[in-house]
This record gives sequence, structure tokens and C-alpha cells, in this order.
Amino acid sequence: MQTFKRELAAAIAAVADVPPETLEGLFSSPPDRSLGDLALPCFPLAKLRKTAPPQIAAELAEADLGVPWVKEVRATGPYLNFRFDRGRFSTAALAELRAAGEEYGRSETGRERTVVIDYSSPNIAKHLAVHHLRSTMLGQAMANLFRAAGYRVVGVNHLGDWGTSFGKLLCAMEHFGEAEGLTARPLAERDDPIATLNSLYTRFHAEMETRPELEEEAREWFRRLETGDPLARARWREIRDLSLARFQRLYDRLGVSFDEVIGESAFEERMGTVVEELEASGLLEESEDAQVVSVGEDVPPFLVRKKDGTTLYGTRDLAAVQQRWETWHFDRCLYVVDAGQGLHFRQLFTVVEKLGWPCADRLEHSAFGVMRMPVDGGWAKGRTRDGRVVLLEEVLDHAVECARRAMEEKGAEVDDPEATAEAVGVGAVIFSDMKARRGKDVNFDLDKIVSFEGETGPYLQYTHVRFCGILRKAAGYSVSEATGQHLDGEADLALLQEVLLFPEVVARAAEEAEPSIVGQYLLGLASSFNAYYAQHRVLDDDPAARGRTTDRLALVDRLRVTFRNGLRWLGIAPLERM
RNA sequence: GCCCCGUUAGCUCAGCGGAUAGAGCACCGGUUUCCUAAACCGGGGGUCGCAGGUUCAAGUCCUGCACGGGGUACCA
Repeated sequence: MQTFKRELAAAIAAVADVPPETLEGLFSSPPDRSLGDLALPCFPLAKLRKTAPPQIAAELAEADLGVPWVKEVRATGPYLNFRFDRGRFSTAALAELRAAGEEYGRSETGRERTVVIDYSSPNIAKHLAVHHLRSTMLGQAMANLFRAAGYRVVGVNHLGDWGTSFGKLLCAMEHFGEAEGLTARPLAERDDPIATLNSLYTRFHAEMETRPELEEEAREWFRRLETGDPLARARWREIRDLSLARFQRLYDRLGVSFDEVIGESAFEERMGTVVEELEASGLLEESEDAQVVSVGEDVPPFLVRKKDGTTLYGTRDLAAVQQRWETWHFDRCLYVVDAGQGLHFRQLFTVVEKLGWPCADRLEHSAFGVMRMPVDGGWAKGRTRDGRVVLLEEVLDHAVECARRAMEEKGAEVDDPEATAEAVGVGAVIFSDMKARRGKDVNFDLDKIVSFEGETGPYLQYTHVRFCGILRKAAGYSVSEATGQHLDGEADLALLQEVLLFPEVVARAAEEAEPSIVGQYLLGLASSFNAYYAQHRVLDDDPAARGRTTDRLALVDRLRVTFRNGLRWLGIAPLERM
């Protein structure tokens, strides 16, 4: 729609004697089609022209704009309403849509700009749980959308693979490994090595109640790890590798990938230099036996080193900022991390600023709200009624199972029922995260997610399936013969205009790092199309209607591309049958 | 205490300072000899938390207040 708005804006600007840029963003849709096909509120022009808006509208309505696809310009109060020469408009619009081919929706908005996105970033030695879904899928969708908007994207999985908890784990392996049967069946030979690590960890904490000396031993193990002790390193390496392999299973299922998988462990050396720089610049202070950088009056200081001399995750984050800046010279660096860590990032960014690093104002915390689980009829953060975390894998399996049942009930005819159920179930779970603005807290309502009705992922997939179904049955028609001139009905035009917005929607979603913008757009478009579909026939056997049928097929084909790309960029698999 | 975030229909949420605030769910009623009913159509349901302010125009921007959530130095 952008090119059309631009053309019209230029024409109006010429006769109204105002800069075209002030007009471009002003266009809107009239509340009622009978008023026109496009509207321009004239209020902002009143200041420039020192005339009342209704009068400006009236004057402009008289002018000859010389835009071939605009048939009539009418003033309705302070609004200037345009009626299109629909045949011409649709012809031009369809040509534009087709020029983009299968890549429709992409743009060059982010040309020459680089954005680093830190997402997923789980801790190793633990399972991925439902709450990891948000960072993982929002981040992946952002990465896809930024790429679609023409940015160079570096997706980073910044693993939590370092810290004192690994001392505890190594210590637990030493003491209780035998009891867990590690000698008989080493971690690598187990179906679920992470489960073993979890129980070792819980056991360590239980034992610590009666054996407080374990805490000191754990610290010693972490020291061994830090100093490169071969045994500690080997065990840590194994835990890391097994965890990654396990994560990969889920990432594959979810269609998630990264350009760089790097752990906090990789910043050991660099941390030293960064701390030196902090010291040299006089920012480092002693406070309550710890080394800190103060960041402001009513904000707690940023901790660099604990009183025992060891570093914290913030210190590693600082080193990571430096590494990312040196490596990629990013224009933006996004942290897709829950809103609860807002303070941490505020501190981190302030320290970067105080250090005078030039990337300080390019760092952003793309925060998202907490995920709440159903507990006793209400909603609570984190865990279920029995205090268990819900594993992501279980949720996906359950959703897929529900999809399978739904397919049986509906008698779905598909080539590969397994793969289809997988795509529907997983798509439903993913879309639940793409619907609301990321900052909102979400209630993880599995029953609602697997209802597959209303504003859901399957609804969007189903709509895409409809496009594919129509096109499949359109033997004897060639979309390439469509001219667009028959898309002159109100409903055809409305759909066409909505489809034309897609590239702008994608660009804005990227700019704002807000995948829900695309999610909402697709829901709206699906609703528009499904209403259209109930009232209008696309395929018409009447030879006299051949031109219109071909044009409508072309429109359906562009809707198909829009959904295909939109769904993929949100991380959801588009289906041809379901 | 201080700092963030939120508050729009019974519930979950859209809403780019612009014309009469919209969806989905739930509830009630309807639609399938015809491109897949995971769909569509109709119905009821709103002092946009409260009070000021800015503006030609405020659900949207600003200030204050109330309520809810989160965070508040050696965990990540």
C-alpha cells in the first residue's frame, strides 16, 4: 500500500503546497466503505495552511490530482475521501504483489543494519520448560521478522553454562554419583541424563541441610572448574554436550536455530580485561566487601565481584556486550529476557554507558511478561500445583495428541497424519505466544490452546489450507493470466488493500521487536477472508466469468503467499492440507 | 520506601492522537446437495481504573491517585 499512498501523497502535496512526507502516514480507511476507499484527515494541514480542515478538504476535493487510479475525491467534513477506479487500482496492485513473487512481505527497511538478538539462553543441566518458550519463540520470530525486513541478523543462544551451581553439581556427582548408579550407567548412556543431573542437584541441596561443609566443597569444585582442572572440565564438558543435544531436539521441533551458540564460560578471559578497564576508569568501588559499580541514586549498584572474589553473571554479560560489539558492530542488540530482569539490564546498560562504550544506546531489553500456570483454579508463576515445572516437551506432545484427535474427529484427509498433527499441535502452542503484546503476562492455558478454535494458530493454518485447496482445484486456470481488473467489488478491493499492508506490517513488527503485530494482522486477514469466502465464490464454472475467476484466484494466491510467509516468520509451519 | 509494568465487554486480549471503541472465548439462535463447518452469520453485553491537564481532537500524550503484578547487591 506504501507505493500507492506515496503516489497519492505526492499528487496532493503538489496542489496543496505541503511537503508530501507530512501526508504519507496520514492515510486511513474510512469507517464505512460507502464514504470511499481511502481517507485523508485534513486536520494536520490546518496549521500549515492556516485554514479550517473542512475548508481544506473542500478545496482539495476540487483539485485535479492526476492520479489514474483515483476516480473521485470527496470532502466529508474535515475528511478527504477517495474513491478508486477499482479496475485500475486492482490492476496496479496485483502487478505489484506479483512482482514480489514468493518473497512477498520482505522489505529493505533494515538495509545495511545489523541486529544481534539474544534469545532462548537456557541454563544447561536442566530441561527446557514451558517458560522457556517465550524467550525462545519470541526471539526466533523477531530474528525471522528482522531478516524479512532486510536486516542482517545474528541470533545468539547465550547459554547459562557457568557459575557456582556447577560447583554444586560436580560436587554432587562426586559424592552421590555412585548412589545414582553413574558407574554402572554413565550419563551418556541414559535416555534422560538431565533427569539424573536434576536429582543429583536436589539431593545435594537436601544433604546440605545436615552437612553444611558441602557448600565449601562445592565452592572448591567451582574453583577447580575455573582453574581448568582436567576432571572438573571433562565432567562439565559432558554435562554441557548432553544438555545441548537435548535442547536441540526441542529446537528442531520448534524450528529454532541460532547463528552463535556460546556459553557464559566463553567469557572467562575477556572478563579479566573488562574488570581491568572498570578499574582503570575508576568506576570500580569497594562496597560491603564486594566490588561494584554504582549506577545511580535509587538503584542498587551493579555487582562485579562477590566478596569471595568470584564473578557474577552481570560481569559475564558485560564481557559479552564487548565481544558482540567487536564482532558485529551491531546497530541494535536485543535481549529477549523476561521483564523481571529489568533492573539487571538497566544496571548493565548504565555501566556500558559509564565505560563510554559507543554501543551503549544500542542495547535494548526486549522484555516479556511472566508466564503463569494454572494452580487451583487461579494462576500462579512458575510451577504447577504439585510444585513441578512443566516440561516443554510434555506440552508439545500433549498439543500434538490433541491435534491428532481433532483430525480423526474431523476426518482429515492428509498424506502424512503424523507430520500434520505435529505441525498443528506445535503451531497452536507457538501462536499462543504470538498473539498478545510480549510485555503482557500470559496465562498458560493449555485447554484453550488445544481448542484450536477462534484466534488460534490452527485457525491461521486452516485459512492457509483453504487457499491451497482452492488453488489445487483451479485446474484449467492460469493465475499468470490474471489482470486484476475484475477485482472491483467492494469485498475484493478490501481484501486486496489488506494484503497490500503486509510488508509494512512486517517492517513495523521488526522495528518494534513485536511479533504480535504480525499475529494480529494475520488474524484480521484470516477473518476478512473467511467472511469473504462464505459469501463469494472464487471458482465459477460459467465461461463468461472466467476473467473474474482468474483474478480472484490470483488474489487467493497472494493471500496464500502472505500467510505462508507470515506463519513461517512467526515460527509456525504452514500446511497445505489438514 | 523506591523503581519498572499493567488496568478497555463476564473471561482473554486488539486498538499508528483522528469519523459511531473492536475481536476471540463463554452464553443464546441460525448456516453444509455448491471451492474443507478447525469456518461463517445474527443477538445481548462498555462511565476504556479514578481525577485533573495538554490538544481543533485523548482509550491513545502529561501529572497525581487507587488497585494488581514484578523487582529491589553478592542466584541466573
